[in-house]
Amino acid sequence: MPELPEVETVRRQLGPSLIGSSVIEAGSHASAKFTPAREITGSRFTSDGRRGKFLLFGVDDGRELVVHLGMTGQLRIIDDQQLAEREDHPPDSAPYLRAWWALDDGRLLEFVDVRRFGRIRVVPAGDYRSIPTLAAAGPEPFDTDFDGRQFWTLLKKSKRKLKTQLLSQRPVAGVGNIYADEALWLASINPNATRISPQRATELLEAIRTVLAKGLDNGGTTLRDYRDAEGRTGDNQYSLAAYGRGGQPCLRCDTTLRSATIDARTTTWCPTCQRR
DNA sequence: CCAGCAGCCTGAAAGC
DNA sequence: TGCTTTCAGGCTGCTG
Repeated sequence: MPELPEVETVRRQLGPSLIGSSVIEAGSHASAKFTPAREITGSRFTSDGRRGKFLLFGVDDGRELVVHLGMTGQLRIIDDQQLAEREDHPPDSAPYLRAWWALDDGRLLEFVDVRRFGRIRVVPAGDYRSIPTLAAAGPEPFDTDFDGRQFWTLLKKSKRKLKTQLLSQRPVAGVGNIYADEALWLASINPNATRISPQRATELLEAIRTVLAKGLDNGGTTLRDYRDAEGRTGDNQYSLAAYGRGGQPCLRCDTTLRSATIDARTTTWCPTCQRR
């Protein structure tokens, strides 16, 4: 599922080439999750950004297109050549296409999402009151002003399990199930723990930065559906130490990794080096 | 305000 | 073989 490294990869590929282009026509699936896509017809893209797992595209009338990829969402640009190969088909013919924007330079921006967990909104720029998780999102993990002490302060506000807290996006933005398990493993912290020292919080933040940076370097994690803006898979799935490795040996101590459901998500950790 | 949880979705994999 | 059940999970919105 797309988390910060996957979403950031898409932004880097898509953002720069989108800026300056105008939407001349748009369409969407009938679900209210996607119909807002049509609201930027006639607008020109002026900026690209990301907050946590949300993509943010500014347009020239002071509004912002907010896209969340959900679990299986793919955002991609179809160029003139690729469109020509589709000439026998209407613009909305791609399988699982949920939204599309025809650009004034002939390209087509497409949002494809098999499971429809993704979401598209148009809001006044910076006004995220209608998107609760975005409005309440914690600091960006790579923000240079964000340190372990601040992370610890945010974690201290809740008595919930650390795994649950990471998934909530509140202490830090952009971490999902895969990178949460990876970071907790790397920092040797038990996902069920509810309290953490300032020192350990600093180590956890460092581990989060490490696993996210590695995911970015590897072009994201493709378990099944993730593709970047050019349709390619990532390579980070071959570098995972914890996620999806339940029943297999810990890469640090050889203990069999344990899996359990925490907060309705499969969580994998080493019962030896991530002892409570 | 926060915690807990159902619901949203569909293809793949597992179970029978 | 073929049908049925289970599983994957980020976020929203409701309830307590």
